[in-house]
Formats: sequence, structure tokens, C-alpha cells
Amino acid sequence: MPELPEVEVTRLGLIPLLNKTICRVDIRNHSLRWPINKNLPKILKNQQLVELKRRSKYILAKFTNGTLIIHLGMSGHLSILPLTSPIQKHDHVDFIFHNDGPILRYTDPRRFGSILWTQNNPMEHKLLFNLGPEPLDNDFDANYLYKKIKGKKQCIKSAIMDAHNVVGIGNIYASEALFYSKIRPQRRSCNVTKKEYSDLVKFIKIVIKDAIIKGGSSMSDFFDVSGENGYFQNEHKVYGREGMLCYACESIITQKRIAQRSSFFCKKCQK
DNA sequence: CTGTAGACCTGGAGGC
DNA sequence: TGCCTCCAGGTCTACA
Repeated sequence: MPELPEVEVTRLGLIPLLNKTICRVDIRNHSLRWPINKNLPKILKNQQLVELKRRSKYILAKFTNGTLIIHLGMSGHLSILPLTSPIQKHDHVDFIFHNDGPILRYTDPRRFGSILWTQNNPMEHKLLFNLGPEPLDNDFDANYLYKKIKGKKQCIKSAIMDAHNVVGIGNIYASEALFYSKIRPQRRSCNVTKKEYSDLVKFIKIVIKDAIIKGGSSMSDFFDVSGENGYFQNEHKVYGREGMLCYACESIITQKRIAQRSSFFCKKCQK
């Protein structure tokens, strides 16, 4: 489900919970990607949510005495619900604020997500400390990306999806940014020109920004914490459009498996 | 060090 | 209906 825009939309939706205090945590299933700390209910009781940040696709929810590091995996979802909201099959964790709600509920059918607790600086956590730059930060520019991956034989799509190079770009936005940049996803990074890197960085920023503004891409199941759909999926130029006409040249959009991930591109527009 | 394949897990879609 | 196969927004780990 979630790439950077969907995670950021989720984070923004959690802001109404700021400064609220947790009175209870119910864990119905501990086994996410990594097991949830069994002491979490005890640890979080009476702690106040003081800050909501994001790094890469991780939501960092800072409490009085530490930080929850939340990743939504492929199918994870957070929602803000009233206390009486019925529990569904994949609702694994409830964070209950005050005595009478609201609940912050973590739902995740595939359980590829994670909920980790740290008392240290989360940026130094082993999952976060060696990540690449945020795509919207100024230190992610054409020069940086060119220097970082120009020598690699790996295909350009895999390279921009590698969080060591730049974070937050998943399968949808990689295909979209490469379309706007007129670069075929299977091109090797070492064969991409400096001018193309410049376009690629420019369009990665545009696509990510635009997707955040439009509430993310709601494919089969993404919706924000209030249950609202994003509508960036209506803007997809190539992702999920195999067999349909390219909006730019009216050729047929091609789907091809590249590095185990399905990829979409226009053979005519993208060289 | 580099790049790739496998692993984790559930559910939905489509074929027979 | 039911069973089977394939596919899905991620990314860590093991291995060549």
C-alpha cells in the first residue's frame, strides 16, 4: 500500500492526537514483521504523544519517554476511531487515548509492517541510521544522485527504489517518475545521462509532492486515518495501465517484470 | 562490495 | 461452488 506520500498523508492525519495521553494499549496479535514488545502496554500507559515525524516510510511517534517507530509494510493502516468501534479480523493493536477514546488502531492483513519502541534517538535506530536522503530535501539533487549511482549496473528503477540511495520511492512512484523523465525502467544506472538524472530528480520531487497534496494513491485499500480515499491513483500515467493508451503519444502501455517487481512504461516515450 | 532471489503473510482475481 | 495459481503498495537477509 504505502509509499512515502501515503505515509505522509497518514502522519498528517494523526496530528489531532498530539498532546493526548495514552490510557491503554490492547495488542491482539504481536507477530508483525518483528514481534511487538510485550511490555508496550505498560510502557505507554500515561505517556503523552508529543511529536509526530516521518523518516522514509517510518512514522515516528514521540512520547514522553521514547518513540514508536511504525512502518505500514504492504498492507498496514492506521485509523482514528471512537472507542466503541467494532474489532475486525486484522485489527492488531489499539492505542486508546484518555479514558473514552479516541482509539488509534493499527490494521495489517499481511503483517509486513512493524511497531517498534525505542528510548533512544530513533534516527540512530538500526533501521534508520543509514538511509539515503528524503526525496523532497535539498540535499537530494541531480548531482547527488548522479554521483551516488552513476557507476552501478543495476537498473535505474531498482536504484531509485533502494532506500540507501533515496528513501520513500516505491513501485508506483518509481514507474511514474521514470515516465515523466522519459527513461525506461530497465536502463542500467550507468547508462543514464547527467541530463536524464537531472530530469529524474526533478520529476521524483514533483510526483511525490503532488501525490501528498492529492491524499496519496488509493489502490485496492489505501485510505487515510479518517477512512478517506486519496485520489492520486487517478493521475497515474503508467502504473496499472498496461494495455491502455499512453496519454502523451497514444501507444500501448507495456507491463514488464523488472527485478521481481511489475513495471509499467511507454515504449515510445521512454528511451 | 554488488546484485539478486527468497522470505515473510493474507486475500482477491481469474482460470478450470 | 471449490481448488489452484498468480499477484499485490516493502525490505531485510542470505547467498552467488
